[in-house]
Amino acid sequence: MTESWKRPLDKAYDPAHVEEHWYSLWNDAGLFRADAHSGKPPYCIVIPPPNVTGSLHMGHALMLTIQDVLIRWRRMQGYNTLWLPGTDHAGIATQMMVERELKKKEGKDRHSMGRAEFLKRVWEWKHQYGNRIGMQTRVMGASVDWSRERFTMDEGFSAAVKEVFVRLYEEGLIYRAQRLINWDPQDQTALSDLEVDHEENFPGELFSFAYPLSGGQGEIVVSTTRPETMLGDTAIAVHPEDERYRALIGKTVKHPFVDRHIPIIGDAILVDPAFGTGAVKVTPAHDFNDFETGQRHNLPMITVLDLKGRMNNEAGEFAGLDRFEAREKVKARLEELGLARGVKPHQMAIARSQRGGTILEPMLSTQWFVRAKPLADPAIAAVESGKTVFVPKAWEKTYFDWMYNIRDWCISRQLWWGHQIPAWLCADCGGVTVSRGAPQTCRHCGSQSISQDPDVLDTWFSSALWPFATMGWPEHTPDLKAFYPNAVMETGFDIIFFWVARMMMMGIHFMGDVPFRTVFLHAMVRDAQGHKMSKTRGNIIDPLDLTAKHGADALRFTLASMAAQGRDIKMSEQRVQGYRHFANKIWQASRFALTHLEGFQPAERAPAPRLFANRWILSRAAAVTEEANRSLEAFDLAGAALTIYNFLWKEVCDWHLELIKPVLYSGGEEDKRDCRETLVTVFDTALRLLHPFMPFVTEELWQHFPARGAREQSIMASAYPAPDGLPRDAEVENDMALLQEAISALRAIRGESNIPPGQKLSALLSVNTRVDADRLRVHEASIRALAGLENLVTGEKLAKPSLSLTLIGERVSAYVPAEGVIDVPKEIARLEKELGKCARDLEGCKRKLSDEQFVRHAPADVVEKERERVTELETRLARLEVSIRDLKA
RNA sequence: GGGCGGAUAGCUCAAUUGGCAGAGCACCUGCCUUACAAGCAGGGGGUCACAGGUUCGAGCCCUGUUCCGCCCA
Repeated sequence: MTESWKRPLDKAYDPAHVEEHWYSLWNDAGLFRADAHSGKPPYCIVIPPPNVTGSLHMGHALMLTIQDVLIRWRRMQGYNTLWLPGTDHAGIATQMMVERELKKKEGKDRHSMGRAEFLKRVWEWKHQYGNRIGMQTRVMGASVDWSRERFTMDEGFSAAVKEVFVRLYEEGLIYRAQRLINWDPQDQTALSDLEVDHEENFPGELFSFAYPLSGGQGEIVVSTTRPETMLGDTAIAVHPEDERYRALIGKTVKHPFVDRHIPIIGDAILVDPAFGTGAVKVTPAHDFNDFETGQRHNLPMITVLDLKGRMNNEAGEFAGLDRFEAREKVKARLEELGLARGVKPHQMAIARSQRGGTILEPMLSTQWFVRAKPLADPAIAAVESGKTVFVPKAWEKTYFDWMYNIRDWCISRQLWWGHQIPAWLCADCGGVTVSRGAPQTCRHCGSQSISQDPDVLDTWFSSALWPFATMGWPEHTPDLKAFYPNAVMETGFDIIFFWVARMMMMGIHFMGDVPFRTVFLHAMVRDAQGHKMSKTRGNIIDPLDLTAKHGADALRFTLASMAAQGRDIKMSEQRVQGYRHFANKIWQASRFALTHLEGFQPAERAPAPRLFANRWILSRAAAVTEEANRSLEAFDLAGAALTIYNFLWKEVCDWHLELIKPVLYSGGEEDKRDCRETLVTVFDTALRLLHPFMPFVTEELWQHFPARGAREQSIMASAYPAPDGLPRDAEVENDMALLQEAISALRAIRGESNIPPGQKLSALLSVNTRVDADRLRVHEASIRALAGLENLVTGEKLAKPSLSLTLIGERVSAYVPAEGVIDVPKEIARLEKELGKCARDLEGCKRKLSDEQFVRHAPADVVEKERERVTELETRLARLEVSIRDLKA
């Protein structure tokens, strides 16, 4: 017998008090634990690992909410769920953060302390602060399996990374080569193409200058946005068809600063004859297009920058200058030499580091690359064949476009923090030895003068292994067997290339099967104005502030409700507050129900309800259960959330509880029992439906409702409501619609005329058919109670009492005799407005029906509906006319 | 330059298969009604971005245009 988790219920809903209570109880009870040996069907999501340096931002909160909703729902449905948490070592970010700290606190830099000592300090930092985001994950209520938490630099994970590297190398899919790569002169590391932001409209200038032809008269004028690179020019290119220059192809020009004659070449790919002067300087070592031109024409490549972005010795008199200083200096010297040929403002394209914003340099450098195409092909096929599907489907195109045009992936980084590349370079022969262990000799020449490549791997290289390396690969572990492929990969669409695509490639290559069945991509969270949240903009909404203020339940519900939107989620505190009110509403409704359930022992099996209101709400509960499950199956979290919200607030609170109040206060014992059984079923169902979205408040309340027989210790271990257990009743729902129309009509009359709710009224309700009249008669007591009436007459086609407030509805006409109180002109105006609308609608309907094309082509039920509508509108119109005439008389 | 989204009430967004344009928030009115004022009841508010086309019928399908956002080169 497990102890009860029930505790006294406060009168007021206090999210902080509710939420601090449950997380450790759940976790300690093992409710988050997956079981690798369970017979239940598996359902696994691995968390996209946040940076270990990070703290929870709105994107994480969204991700945790979506995944927790899916996981809790599936867990309650009886799946063996694994939600695996962890963090990512975030090479550059972490290294920079620790470096900054060391500098600030101890005045040291990493080079003075050495690699081993520095890494020790990074680990210390990780142990001290790396858990912050984990704690924040708990605040959100995320039901992750902490016993399986992983870190990309863990021993086991690192072994997997090394294994992958070695195997890919042995298979010829990893190679080391000199290529033009994106170089960050600030952080002094290579970056992959994906880590580069291209900026198009950077204000710059187009500077023109002349190269004098070698040994003769004449010159050729070129234009450039980057004059300093002219020191590395090894050709001038013109369009081969360009009449202006055709004769010059094959001749050379003399470089004004370095002792070099460079050829004029014809190249139709590089040169746009309409741009600038139609002649282009070619710098193969410092520009991607020029690099390819260099390949085509076998040009020498001259690097003129060092790794810090300063001019090197190749730059002659400019050596030692920073690249931007050199730009001005080169221009000035060209002026002096009389070679400058004008300058005009120009919007130039630049490349920046996504992380630091540094302007990057294309740089010739020896790096490690993954040969991507052989890995991409099966990853493309897997999505084409539907083995993995994207939700929303439209993202598949983005995935394909990138995959079809994939380029080799630069994976080496000149950092210390990360997985050091398992390759040893030979000082004697220059050969490379790749090995799982630490080799003693060079594989090529046997020399002992070998040392490990100091570079580390791109963090994304290790993240790409996340779906299987977290589960113990390359060992054949039970977890791997049970949970690979994962069910769902849920993440932001911004990392389709960085991460999703690479997991697909690695997963298929090393596991022989896709890493996940579904890729569910969510939108980006922005501020209420739609701006990206950023520190510089100062518009960051901290999810922890919101949870402190309104509760994690409210924040989760907000995020889930907005999760279905397109590409942006505009976050505003107001919305969160609204859902906090929703939590309070459930709280108050539960308190109400519980006061009427004190000491009540429900039957072990719910008996069929007898009373109308109870039959109705259970029919609605059935509908909502079906709808919520269907929405969740389709990953429509917002749809499910809205359905449950409306059920609880608009149906349970606004109608059901109000309808049964008279019974609970003064009904007979049998009827009371009927209501109590229903309350137990309705609240049990609704709370369980809501639990994945609002885990805390639902748990707190659920503990208080009496159970039918034995019950699980926690709502999160109970079964998610399934539609098959509950009956629908169309007739009851139809009756209810009539009842609601009648009551709403009377309330509208009261509201329009500002009659206080306390004032009892007499009313007359008229319906158009005998059947409706019979239906209404049954519910007279309810109508009196909910509309605040002392006298009520119902019937078929009743005559309008004179001088009464009137509302002519679709099925019900309501009259409140109000002699003396009635503002006749105002009432006439209101009715005439209604009449106008009614007449317009009627005209429209009639026009449609008189169009024989419509009658012939439209489906029969649509035509029939239109006919019914005409009848109904005609009745309403006639009644409105009578009412107006009566008032005017 | 290529591609992908989006544009519906003041704001944020819905609208199943093409068939009576909705919700929340905000606003206005009346109520402290014994679960809830974090609430209840009622109300006003629309050129579905623009122009064509298809169709009996278009917010939805097609073509074009404008604006906003994003991705890739």
